[in-house]
Amino acid sequence: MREPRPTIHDVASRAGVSKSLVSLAMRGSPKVSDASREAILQAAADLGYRPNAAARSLADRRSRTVGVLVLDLHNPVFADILDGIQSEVRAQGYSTMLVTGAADPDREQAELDKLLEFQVEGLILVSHRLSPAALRRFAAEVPTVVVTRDDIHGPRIDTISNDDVAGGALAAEHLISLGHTRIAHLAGGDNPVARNREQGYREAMTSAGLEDDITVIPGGLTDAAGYASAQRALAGPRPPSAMFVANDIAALGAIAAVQECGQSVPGDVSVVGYDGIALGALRTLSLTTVAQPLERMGTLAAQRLFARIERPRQRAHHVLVESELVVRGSTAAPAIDL
Amino acid sequence: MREPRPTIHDVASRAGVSKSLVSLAMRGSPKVSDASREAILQAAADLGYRPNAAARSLADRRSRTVGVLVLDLHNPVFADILDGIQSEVRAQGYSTMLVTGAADPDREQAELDKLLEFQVEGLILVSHRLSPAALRRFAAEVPTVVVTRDDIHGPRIDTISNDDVAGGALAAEHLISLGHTRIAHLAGGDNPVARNREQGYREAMTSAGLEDDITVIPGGLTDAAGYASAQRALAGPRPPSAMFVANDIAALGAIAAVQECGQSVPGDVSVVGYDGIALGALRTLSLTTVAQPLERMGTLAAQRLFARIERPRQRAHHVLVESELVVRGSTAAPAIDL
DNA sequence: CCTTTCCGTTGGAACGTTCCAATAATCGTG
DNA sequence: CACGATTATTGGAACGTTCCAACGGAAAGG
Repeated sequence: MREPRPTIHDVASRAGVSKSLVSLAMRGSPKVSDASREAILQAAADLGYRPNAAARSLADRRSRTVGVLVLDLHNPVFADILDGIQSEVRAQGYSTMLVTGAADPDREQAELDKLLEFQVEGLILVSHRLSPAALRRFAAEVPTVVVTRDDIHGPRIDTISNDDVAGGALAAEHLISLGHTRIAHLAGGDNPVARNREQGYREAMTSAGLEDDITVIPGGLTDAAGYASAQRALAGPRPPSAMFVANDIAALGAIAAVQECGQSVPGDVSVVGYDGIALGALRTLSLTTVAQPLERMGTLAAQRLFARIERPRQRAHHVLVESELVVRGSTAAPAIDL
Repeated sequence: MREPRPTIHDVASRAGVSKSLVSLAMRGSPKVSDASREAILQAAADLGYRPNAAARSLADRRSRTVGVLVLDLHNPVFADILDGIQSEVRAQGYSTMLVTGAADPDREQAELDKLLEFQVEGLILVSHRLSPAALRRFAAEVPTVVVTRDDIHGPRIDTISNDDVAGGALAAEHLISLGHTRIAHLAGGDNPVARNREQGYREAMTSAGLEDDITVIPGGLTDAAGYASAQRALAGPRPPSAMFVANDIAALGAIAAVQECGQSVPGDVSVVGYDGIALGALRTLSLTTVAQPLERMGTLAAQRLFARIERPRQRAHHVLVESELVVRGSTAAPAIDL
């Protein structure tokens, strides 16, 4: 523990060969004779030798590591996306360095700076909060893929996202087709994803001739925020019979608020979320939602990143994945109005 | 991007000083004159210089990095614990390398091997699935702290955990004190944490003279597992009026199963979980639970790790934190039996 | 005015790898 | 049986840092 770790030299002298041959053998080169290989592997095992990744990445001038920033590990959405990223990264023989931003742009920058000091070969940003300028600075230094956002463009910034405008419209149209007219949107705060979902809602309402019924309650993307804005919506003069909430976690909060008011979901109020988190499928919650292919988005992000690591100067790709409405038990036709 | 990164030499020649002085200046040494410092910082900024962490950790023979393994990012428990770890690690000026094990011991080992190659100075294992031998091997190489488990002891393995036996008893006693007798335990599968919680349940039942009512349904720690075992429990000849479920996520699944049976929580069946995840506080779910101080456990783990990095040979500490019963809306007195 | 002290600064060695050009050993082949 | 061709092996340089012993020059002390 305190004793210095065995190095390649220790292995070499124990096996009676040169350090170069050990290096070759450890990486499975075919140029090593069977006898030498066996002696080296044995010596390495005896000593408990581990190659030093720092030395390797220095000599090699590549780290075989990609950096991943996620906004918030508390939202299960990100765990799903991460699954996709990790499996693809592992398949490529790379490692992942994972950091979290906690919605604070300054700390996000600091964490990304750290990643770059570790010489990551690429960056995957899952819902960052960076300024366009900051994002472009990072992208200029290292191949970068952004997941879930596609508002900031740059010459070499790939994006993987779903069409939040279309998805928002999907949610609203579902409620409209059930016969609802007093449909409120509990918005997701000051970020492009939430703004797009709101826009989709507005467009669908307008197309259906319901522009006068458009009601947007400000809110956020956490359960507490959903709870609070639902309370506000229900307290208004003309409470909605349906709500489209900016994301699933906030929708769970909204459902809690509805039930606490003594009303039922979907009997009195229908609720639609957005994201498609696994929890929403639980019978208790049974949340109707616009589901994104989260894990696939992670996989695609990693694939694009490796493509760009391969050919850094290729033009930016913007992949749009398809989201789909998943109808469960939190939506129904409105009760008959008196 | 393709161009090689500027190094300390580039900064040195641009600022007209030696590389040694740049090294000093970048680390804020007081031995550097103001004039030199300013020139160096300016040159570094102009070039977009970033110190190379691999080179630094090689020269320094320390990485200022700790490795963290978590079992499963989908369970919000781990996000809470991680918050505690991260803030403490950051406060110490260290970085975190985070990997996930996915409940597969082989992959867990492989991920830990990777961490050691990166020369992490310590390891925090949040709910690992390693064999005692494997764990001891890692702990022999690098200071190691285990969170949530304290079953495997070793000369230098610190643990941070709650008393799962006491907590399990707490849950059962709560149900007993409400007047329940037909209390089933939905177990959490083949791991020491779940086994301890079950034991606590058994002890409490026995102390209350209810040993003949002890009913343990095998299960697991996911929502799907909780759902399935609740179904089995309810289908039995003598369905329980209350359930103590091995953890919160599984308890949510169990509640779903109860409601799907046409029964209500807590009207027909009371449910208690374990962990204290934030989601359980939502009014919809309003889950009575045995809450662990998750974030604090993370902080404590990091603190112990740094203490051991400081003095590696100190004897093992086993910190037990206090868990407390949080009574919410998922438990009530049983309906009057006919 | 010559020493001593101190301060800012410097070049070289070291860290543990990989790569490369060079060597030594083995091999057919003419 | 010498010869170029292969195969296995080697030592040294390089990667970008930090550390250390040593340096020159200025200030202070006698």
